Amino acid sequence: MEHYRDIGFKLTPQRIAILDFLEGHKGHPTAEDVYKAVVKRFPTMSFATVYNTLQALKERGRVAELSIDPGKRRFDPGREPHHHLVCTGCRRIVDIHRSYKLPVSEKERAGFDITGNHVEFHGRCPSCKKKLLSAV
Amino acid sequence: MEHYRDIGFKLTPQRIAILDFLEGHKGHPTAEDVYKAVVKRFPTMSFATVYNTLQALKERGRVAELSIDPGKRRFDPGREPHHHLVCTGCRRIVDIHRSYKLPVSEKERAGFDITGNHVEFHGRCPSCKKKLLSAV
DNA sequence: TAACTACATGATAATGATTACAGACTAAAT
DNA sequence: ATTTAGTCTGTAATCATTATCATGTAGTTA
Ligand SMILES: [Mn+2]
Ligand SMILES: [Mn+2]
Ligand SMILES: [Zn+2]
Ligand SMILES: [Zn+2]
Repeated sequence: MEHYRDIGFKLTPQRIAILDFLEGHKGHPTAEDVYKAVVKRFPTMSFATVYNTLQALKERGRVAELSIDPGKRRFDPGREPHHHLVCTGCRRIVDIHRSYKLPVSEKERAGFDITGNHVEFHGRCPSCKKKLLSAV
Repeated sequence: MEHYRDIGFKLTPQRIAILDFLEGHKGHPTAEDVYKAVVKRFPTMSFATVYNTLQALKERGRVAELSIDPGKRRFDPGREPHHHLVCTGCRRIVDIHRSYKLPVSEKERAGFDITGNHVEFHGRCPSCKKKLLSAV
């Protein structure tokens, strides 16, 4: 549990609380999600600390920032790179753990060095499919 | 030029100005980019109208909304679906016109119907590569 | 063409998310 | 004990976006 040593920043109670929340988290929480969860056990927790900590963790590669939800940021505690499937109806997000080797032609590459990729699949989740049907 | 008839909304001078701006646009403008460009020739243009028009165009499939830039929305006037290569240094965005058929296992699909995908490639653009080198 | 009406405009206010700030605090290090 | 570097919190400020509403007008219809 206390393998947080090697993150490379000071371990404060607030940060540990945030890390503990992220540790087992399967979803893609917003800063507010993190705050709401952590403030319960840590009533003095400030929003600023949540943002600061998420930023620090991002810089250290412990969380990834997703820009899937327009207008607010989501964070991904998943440690290995993966892709996402987003429901166009309800915006539910599902992980796709798989890696793709995607060729890009020299010309399209435009001189860039490509270091990785992230795929956002779009689709309809089962419950949104149902809603569509019953809406007829 | 005036093939805007079939968009399915009222053609006002403001909307025509916005459409004209988007027409030839190769990049991925924000609402502010659009506003700044259009207000020059149309000094009474309001930000609200830009947002409304972009929203209406999005609903009609005339522009796509990109969630590449966290914290602000970008719009893509490109008519055909395509992918993007983003510089991790300066956030420059380059189009990748190519389509990928990406398999997703039944299990990972989680009951979704998948309708499309969008790949975000990450890399370093030529000028950011130079900066890295000279920073040593 | 004139009148009508649903829809669009634009100035501004309100909201929501994020960032900036500054003083208080904490845990080493001297 | 004093210093120091880094962190925490509450709050203010900022930035992008959305909502409001009185006024204007495009497209339709008579
Ligand atoms: Mn994920
Ligand atoms: Mn594009
Ligand atoms: Zn759904
Ligand atoms: Zn660059």
